[in-house]
Amino acid sequence: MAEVLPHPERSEIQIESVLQALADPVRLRFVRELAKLGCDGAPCGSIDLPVTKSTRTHHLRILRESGVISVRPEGTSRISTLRRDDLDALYPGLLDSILAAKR
Amino acid sequence: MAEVLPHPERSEIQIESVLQALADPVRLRFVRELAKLGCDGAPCGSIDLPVTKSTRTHHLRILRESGVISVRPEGTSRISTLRRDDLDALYPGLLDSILAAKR
DNA sequence: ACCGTACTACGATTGTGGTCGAACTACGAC
DNA sequence: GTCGTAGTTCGACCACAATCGTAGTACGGT
Repeated sequence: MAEVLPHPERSEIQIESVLQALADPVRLRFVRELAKLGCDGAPCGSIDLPVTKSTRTHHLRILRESGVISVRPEGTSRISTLRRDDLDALYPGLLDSILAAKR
Repeated sequence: MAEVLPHPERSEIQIESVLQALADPVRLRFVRELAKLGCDGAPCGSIDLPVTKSTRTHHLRILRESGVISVRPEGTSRISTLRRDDLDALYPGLLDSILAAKR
């Protein structure tokens, strides 16, 4: 499926990109679902989004390249996990406050 | 200059709109400058942005309508203030973490 | 080997957001 | 009153982002 999926290092993560990534309703929804599922992550396809597969791939890429999630291949599927530790270290309280917001 | 400038009530502020508002580099910069100036606010024109007046008006509107800042007329000028209390109440830690981010 | 599943890549379309310039309004000073 | 300053509004333009469909790749099973 793929060679290597590039992820930014913690030090390369930029607040602007993170905000940009979280500002889209589809991506925000995905992140919320991810957070609800706990820390072990979930296959991309298991979270249903109101978009087609190719659009989902697009959004996952934005989230991955901004440093919000990390994606690892697992068989024919891919597991997405929230980069909680990195985000909490860089922007303590950011993720929590966003996830805690009722809507 | 203007009748009333509509601001959302605290209960009407939505996290999506806030993130959307903060996701733009020009607006983020404006918010940072505002925060640096303290809580008494500043006239819109006193914060220089690399855009024209009309673009600035546009950005201020986004920030105001999303609930990030409040704007009150003062003579021929307008004073913008960060809605810190509202944002802190709704999303504790959000603003702090964003403002604390080095870049 | 073949097939199905899971996802990616590419190209095209469409919509939206940021930008500007020009014209307009409101206020204060003179 | 006139003038200048500070912002707004409108229309247009341009760039980018979201969306989709189609075609392609990778992996696991049979």
